[in-house]
Amino acid sequence: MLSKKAQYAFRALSTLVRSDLKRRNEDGSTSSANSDAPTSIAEMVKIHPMSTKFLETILLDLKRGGILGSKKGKGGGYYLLKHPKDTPLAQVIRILDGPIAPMPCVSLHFYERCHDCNEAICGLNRLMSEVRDANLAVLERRSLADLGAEQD
Amino acid sequence: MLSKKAQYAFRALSTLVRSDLKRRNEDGSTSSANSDAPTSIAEMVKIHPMSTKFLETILLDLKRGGILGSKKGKGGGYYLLKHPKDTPLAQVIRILDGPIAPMPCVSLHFYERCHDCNEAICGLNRLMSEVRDANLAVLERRSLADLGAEQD
DNA sequence: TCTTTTTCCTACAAGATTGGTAGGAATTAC
DNA sequence: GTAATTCCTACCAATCTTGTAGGAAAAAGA
Repeated sequence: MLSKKAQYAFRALSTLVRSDLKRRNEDGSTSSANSDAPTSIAEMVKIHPMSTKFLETILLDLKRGGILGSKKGKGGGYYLLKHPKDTPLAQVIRILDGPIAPMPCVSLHFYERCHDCNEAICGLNRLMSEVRDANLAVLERRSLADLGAEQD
Repeated sequence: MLSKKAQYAFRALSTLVRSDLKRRNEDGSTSSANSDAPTSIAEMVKIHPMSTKFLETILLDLKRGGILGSKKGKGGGYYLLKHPKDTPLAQVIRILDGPIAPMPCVSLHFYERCHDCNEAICGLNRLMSEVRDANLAVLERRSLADLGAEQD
């Protein structure tokens, strides 16, 4: 299961995506980031109610993770660094929850050897690799753009 | 990620599967359970080293979950209640770890409404349903039989 | 320059979960 | 009766989760 952190992150990101797409429509600009009209935490919380302070730490994580940019001070806030379609859901989950794979020994980004098992012939390893691939087929293909369309 | 419980469960189950398939080969019987030759916890731990007491609680869970039968006393142990191919991996995971779905609001067996979201139009709900389905496509199709073939 | 509004940073903390351990009761085979 | 097994409940330490607290730093505008 996704942590609350990841779930809140997606809600907040959906707000940023809508803001981003709206601006792109108005500007006709296709690639630059939305740094001129950042969205503040307060605005995000107004749309998707949650703890302001908790969201703050989540957005910091997303910033350190390379998904968001920010602008300090009055009129400041957060904005997407890339076009929504260029940030896969997998990236968000890895930043906030870590591995997507069901076991460390089949993880691409957080690999750890499992100590008493020969991976080459381990049935579990092979099966869990299948699960991982099935997950990634969705999570790497789907992006923030798929989040933004219609929602509460 | 799968819990240690689920990982240990799969290891122990792989031992039971091999024992089960071996007996079926010898007997030629195709459906009845392996209740005449149960495998003890001690034997399982000998093959896949782990805490005996911890495995005990895991096997109890699997028994309560309807996957295993047991026989008490000297010569006792555990055995599969059904043919390995008739126990999907999903069932094991649900017993030990709970929901397979990434969010409660898209879970088939552990559904919980998410309170401030209209599921019909929620983008996250739709995406996470896709993830769930991708997972289940593997975990409901793959069974204990796929675990037994070759392994350490 | 002062005030307000924002992000940024670190530390803390209560509660839940995880990964076990302890100790014995019940049952069965011999 | 004895040894070997499952069954049951309670407990426990460590970690993770889900936040909260309190301010520092930066930027905008008057």
